[in-house]
Amino acid sequence: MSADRAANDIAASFDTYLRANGLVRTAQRHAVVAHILDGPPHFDVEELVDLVRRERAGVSRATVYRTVGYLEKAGIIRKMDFNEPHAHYEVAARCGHHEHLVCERCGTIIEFTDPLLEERIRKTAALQDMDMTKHRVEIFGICRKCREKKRS
Amino acid sequence: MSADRAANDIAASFDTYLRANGLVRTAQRHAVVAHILDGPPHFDVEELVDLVRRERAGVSRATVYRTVGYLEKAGIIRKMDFNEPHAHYEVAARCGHHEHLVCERCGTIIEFTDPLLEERIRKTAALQDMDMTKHRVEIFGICRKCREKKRS
DNA sequence: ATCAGTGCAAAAGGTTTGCATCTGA
DNA sequence: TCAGATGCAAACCTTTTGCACTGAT
Repeated sequence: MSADRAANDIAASFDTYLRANGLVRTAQRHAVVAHILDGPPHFDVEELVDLVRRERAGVSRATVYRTVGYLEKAGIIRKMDFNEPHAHYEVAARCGHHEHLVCERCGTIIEFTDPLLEERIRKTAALQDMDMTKHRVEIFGICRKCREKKRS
Repeated sequence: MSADRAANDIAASFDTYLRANGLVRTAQRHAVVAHILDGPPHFDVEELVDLVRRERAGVSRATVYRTVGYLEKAGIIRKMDFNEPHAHYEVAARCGHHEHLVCERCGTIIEFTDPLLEERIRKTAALQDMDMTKHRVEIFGICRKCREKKRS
């Protein structure tokens, strides 16, 4: 299926990144990438460590952190900030570019895209004479479910 | 002048917040607020500690952190994320709501507002049936100065 | 064989907390 | 007076790093 195809492409592009930077393709790095690609759309490092260790005990936190760092530099994942002490990541290639709504009560994350909003952002960067490398839109609030819960 | 006026208003609103929450207006808290209001538009806690201590030695980091926490809850300052390990803050009431452009090379922060962008964000929240409490737009890139520097 | 990668544990950096003491209302 | 605030230092949590050992090419 196409999901596997995309995952393969991503894994391959990481291999390319590694080779291009004189880095080595190790079993640990492969395991980390595999678990990211077939895990949930958003993750943090601790979850990833658990996930990887479930199948291959003894992978060190340090290696996971280091691999995540490379994946970020390679542009394969991107770091997000949800106002928590630890970083969250998502697979950049998955579903293309999008922004986030975060429920402050239950932590649910809703993704959305909005071409008009994107255009405004591009325009703003251009106006300020800035070469945009990336951007981020986060909307915080209370989702409907939580509003209803409160009522009861 | 009007800046002093605004600062007084903010200080007063913090006093109100304190009273409303059964908290006490201490000299330390006053010093922290005063320095925020007459310091730079963006700051981090470490800078604030230095600033406060310059005039009143021995104010503890803990107290500054605690006070900053209250100021955030009171809605007087807001936390920002510039992809650095420590938090940055800005005075919410100053200049009204705005978003940020951050140069990844020199760290310069440019503020901007865009009503169309704000409207898009409001619409999105409404569409997803979310009661928006706050939002954030950050654009990262390379500013013109840094682009020119690179050339030389 | 070589040089990068790994695991471990320690260090680091930002932030929070427990507790004895002090203080504003 | 006395709940709440402070200062100090220790604790915490996430992330990074030094180093001896392991492993890929």
